[in-house]
Amino acid sequence: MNDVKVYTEAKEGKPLGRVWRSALHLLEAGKRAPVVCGALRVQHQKLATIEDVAALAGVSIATVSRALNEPTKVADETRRKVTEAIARTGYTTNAMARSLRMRRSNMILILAPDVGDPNFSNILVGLETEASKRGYGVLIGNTQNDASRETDYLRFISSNQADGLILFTGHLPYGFGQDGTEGRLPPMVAVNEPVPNADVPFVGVDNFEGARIATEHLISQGHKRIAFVGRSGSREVNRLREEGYRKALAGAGIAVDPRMIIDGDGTTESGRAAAELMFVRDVLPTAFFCVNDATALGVIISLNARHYDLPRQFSIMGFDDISFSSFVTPSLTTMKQPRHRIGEAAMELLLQLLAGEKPHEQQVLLRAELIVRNSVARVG
Amino acid sequence: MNDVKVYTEAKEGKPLGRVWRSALHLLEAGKRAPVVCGALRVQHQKLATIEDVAALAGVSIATVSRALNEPTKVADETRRKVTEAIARTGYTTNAMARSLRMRRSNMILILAPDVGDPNFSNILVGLETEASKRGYGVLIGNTQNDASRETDYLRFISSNQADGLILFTGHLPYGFGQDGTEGRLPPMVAVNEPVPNADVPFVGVDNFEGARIATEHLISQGHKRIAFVGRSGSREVNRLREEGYRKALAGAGIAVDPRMIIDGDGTTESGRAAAELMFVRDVLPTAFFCVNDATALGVIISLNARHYDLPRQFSIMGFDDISFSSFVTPSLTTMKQPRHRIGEAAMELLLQLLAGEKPHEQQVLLRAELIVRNSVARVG
DNA sequence: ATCATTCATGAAAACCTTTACATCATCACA
DNA sequence: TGTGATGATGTAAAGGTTTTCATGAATGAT
Repeated sequence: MNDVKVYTEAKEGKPLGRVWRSALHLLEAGKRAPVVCGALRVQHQKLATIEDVAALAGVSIATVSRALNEPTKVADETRRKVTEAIARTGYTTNAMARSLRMRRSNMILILAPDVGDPNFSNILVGLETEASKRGYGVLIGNTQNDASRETDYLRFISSNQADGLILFTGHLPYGFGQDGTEGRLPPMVAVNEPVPNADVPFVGVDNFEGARIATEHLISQGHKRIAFVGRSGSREVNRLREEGYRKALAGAGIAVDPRMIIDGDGTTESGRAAAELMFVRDVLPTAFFCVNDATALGVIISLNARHYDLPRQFSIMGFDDISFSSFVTPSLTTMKQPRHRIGEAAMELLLQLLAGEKPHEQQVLLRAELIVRNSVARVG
Repeated sequence: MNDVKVYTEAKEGKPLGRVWRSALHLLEAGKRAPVVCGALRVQHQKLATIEDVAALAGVSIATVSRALNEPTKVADETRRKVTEAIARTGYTTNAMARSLRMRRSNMILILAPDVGDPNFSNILVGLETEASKRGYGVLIGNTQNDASRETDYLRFISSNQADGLILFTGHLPYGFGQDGTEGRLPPMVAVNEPVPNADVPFVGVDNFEGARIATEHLISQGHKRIAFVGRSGSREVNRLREEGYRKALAGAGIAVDPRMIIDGDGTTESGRAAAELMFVRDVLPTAFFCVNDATALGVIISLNARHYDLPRQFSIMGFDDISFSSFVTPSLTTMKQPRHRIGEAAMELLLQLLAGEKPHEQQVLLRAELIVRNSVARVG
């Protein structure tokens, strides 16, 4: 139970602080040392600046800057002196000053409705990896679909703290663009959920194609009565997956039975409710194609609770391949989203935009991969 | 398939750009307008600056700054004019300039070995919420336990891009402090994994107490032969939970059987392996207390595969309460980590440090809560 | 009426870079 | 030798804030 140590104390006796250096400079030049000099205001440990390095290396600050940013433009010998001075002072360039001057922060703001969502967090890894590789940092903003929080986060953009934006929200941040001609959009890329009615590049999985493949897999196992769980009027992702499902049925010459299409918002609870509803109505499929794994899990829970033998009596197919899909009993056959690559691709696209390049695609659709586990059985 | 729109084009005809304003100023003062004036260099849409606001309101920039930051210090009428000018220009203060001047960025860097870890991402929500509430932004860094990446991220600190640090790594970033007296530690707080041999405030769950409660719950259900799955020499968390387990046994007068303590690194795979090992050795417990839910899941998978009837034949207890714990069959009885509160508390502590306050506790231990589900049954 | 205070404001410095432009030396070529 | 070109470096101007100090007006006390 010892006390907390406060680390922000002043640090004294630093050999090459700015005050010291510049006083020296003035004295050498024969001027009177400024009052500032004796100051006790050395809080927060003064860090070495480019001036300190320049003085130590005996060159101008411009040369130091060049040695750092365009090494070819300075003579070998000079460069050597500069690098040595940098090492001795422990200099790091002040990112704030740099950003101020260059009008770019090398930061990307990521806006997501729920940072805790496992589907999101894995994409985040890809985003972060790619950004960091290119010298960018990522700032994260958790909006919880709250309009005021969305607007609030825009301060990062408008105050130059972030150069670009990655959107998981499926719509422009509230208070942006949509409400008039004024607000110019910053470089941004939408991930997972495309942004309707706005010209925002999109990176995500090919939901239509993935759902088609999934459904075809069920068909290939002999299923003809296949339910789709998770229809939603509002969510684009759900709509696309339903389309893929319909396409596959049509391709196999199976008529769509409207009673086999159940509403759902993609939560586990909605999956459970959907299954229960089917039992109540007593129109039963042989297989459930669920809009996502969370939904599929709900269906499995419901069927397990009714003591069905899975997958013998019912097959279940998911979409996403989230972490626990392999641990459920029966382990879930599903479509795997290449989350890491989605993150990388999105960041890559955004950085291209930032660099002023004009990327070829307005959309990057990545293929979902069929993962066969134990929740789908052959029938008939 | 239309082309990507590039948003960074110059914006022309902006009424109150800086160039315009300052040229006017110079002309009024009777000086010659500088060459800069006619420039076409209006890239990236010039944003309104504090000078624009000042000019429009007819006051000095100092007053505008004060009106914004210390409103009580400016006269009501002046404040009104300033706020109106701000509204008309759409001014936002440039965070870079502000940070440069104030030597603080209002950013917190979060260093985590795996951003995708669900246990982490939920804490992140708490961290982010609290930070955002206090006007801070969070930057995330995914280290993957890679020393070079850890070092790399320190540039955010040393270049003033972040004011403080939240550590999930369980050790100081490589290249920091440990290798000598030089590197002064920035304000930081460790979460989840305490930092050994360093005076870093810690926020996390009370693992010892939680494990004790968990084990006592098993004992209260009549279990006497209780295995501990997940002993680890290197991980502090595992060690503490094992201690809690031992304490509970001791409290109940049950001798610790060393064959009941199985190594494990906390992964699902390690849980499965541990259970298999016990069957091979044929020293079987009536209950498994697992170091975390992932491990417990492995145990459950193993037992399910052997077609045991759970929890009738074996009870399983986890720790953490991660998302799928309620979905496994049998659903997992476990200790719930107050993840959101951990995040909030950690951020709160860090911001206290940053404000120069001296918090009372060096450690904040939050209580884990027993969540009773279906994986533990009464025995005997 | 005079003086001391308080209050509101402005001028200018400081924060630390990057970079356009100027300078100066060197070298090649006519 | 003169002329250009080339290359390395320095000077100084932004970039947009916050904040110290100075100024001047208004207020209150004597």
